[in-house]
Amino acid sequence: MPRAGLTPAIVADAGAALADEVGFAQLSMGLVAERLGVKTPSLYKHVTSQADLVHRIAVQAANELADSIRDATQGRAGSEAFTAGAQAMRRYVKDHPGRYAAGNAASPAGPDDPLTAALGRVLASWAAMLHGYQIDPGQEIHALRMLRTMLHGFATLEVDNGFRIDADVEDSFTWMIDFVDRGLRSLDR
Amino acid sequence: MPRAGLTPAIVADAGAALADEVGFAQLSMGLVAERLGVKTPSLYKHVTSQADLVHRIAVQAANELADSIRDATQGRAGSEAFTAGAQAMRRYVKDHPGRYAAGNAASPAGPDDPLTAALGRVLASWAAMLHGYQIDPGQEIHALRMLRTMLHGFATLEVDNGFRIDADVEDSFTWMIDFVDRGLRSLDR
DNA sequence: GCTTGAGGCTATCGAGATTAGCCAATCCGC
DNA sequence: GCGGATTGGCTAATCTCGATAGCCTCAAGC
Repeated sequence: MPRAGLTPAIVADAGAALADEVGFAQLSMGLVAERLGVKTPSLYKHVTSQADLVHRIAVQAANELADSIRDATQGRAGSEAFTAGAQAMRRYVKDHPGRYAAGNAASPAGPDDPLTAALGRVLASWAAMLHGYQIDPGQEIHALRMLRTMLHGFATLEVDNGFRIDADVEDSFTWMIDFVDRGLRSLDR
Repeated sequence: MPRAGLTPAIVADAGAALADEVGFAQLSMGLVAERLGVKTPSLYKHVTSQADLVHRIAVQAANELADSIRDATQGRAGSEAFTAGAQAMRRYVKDHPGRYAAGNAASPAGPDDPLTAALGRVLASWAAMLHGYQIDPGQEIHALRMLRTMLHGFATLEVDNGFRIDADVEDSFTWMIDFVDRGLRSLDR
């Protein structure tokens, strides 16, 4: 029996791809094994458990998301950076719903956990979206949480098919981003 | 062996209580059975499947949530109704995280599904929170979706322990509600 | 008190995660 | 190249949990 040449990273990649394809809830060790042309128990030579696999997918997702937002806001500032970053986040979640769900299912285990660093990068990319608004330092944390709340809330609702009315969801998103942008701009004085 | 005198409603109640206690993800048929002093297979005389149980919990949760918001906004209007409704929703989710999670896990099966009606009540109670703002009809759906996005996003993040920085989450919530209130008030013209 | 159906139970199945233990493939120093 | 050590596959088996089958009794109505 020839070896498949797996590594933890390869297993995580396959898991991430499958999560996007079949949905995070349907992800199973058996499915990942099948995708890799291997029997289920073999995966445990590279990954300690399903939770470990999910955790690795989460790290990957957080880094990819942070990269997406960084690329989108590159060279932009203020409202432009804000809208571009928001659209990038939404696009990422729509393109990779399973990965994003994995990211929400995992929690960082401590300061040395790579997930901690990856989530920190995402948080920093959101903070960067707010830089142009000259927000009073005392309100910065609130604005950041609001931003996170909206982006996360919209993403999860859209992915779960939560918007049932047939009005264009795209319009609603841009309307919401515009609403927040105006509010943030009228914050300084 | 004396009969336990179960009904679908009693099973759903036990499931809802357990979901809040141990977390929705930990909810199992065995746990519900144990709580009711019965063996697992007996539950299937009252509930067709675990999905059915979750669905019933979801209906209950949606109705309770709609009631909470209705009670909180009773006799109030405009900003006051808005903030009271938002606080009521947050309170409900904090008090009943498992039920709320069940509500998000289930989807209505059709127009006759009681869940459809219950979710409609929730939607209506959110819409009522916006009544005082004289929103342009063309923007109403967007404002409603934004409201839902924020309330849902905040609730899920808070329940999942998503806010790690130690600033007061309560403050962030009222700040966000205030932010939206001001934005909505400056919408009309 | 008899019948009958609902509601409880035991036994069992099947899926899916995980572990144990075997054995071949690769790698490393010689 | 060669031989051992290690790595990475495999089969077999365990455990948990949802779900089904089929039995058997309780209790309501005649």
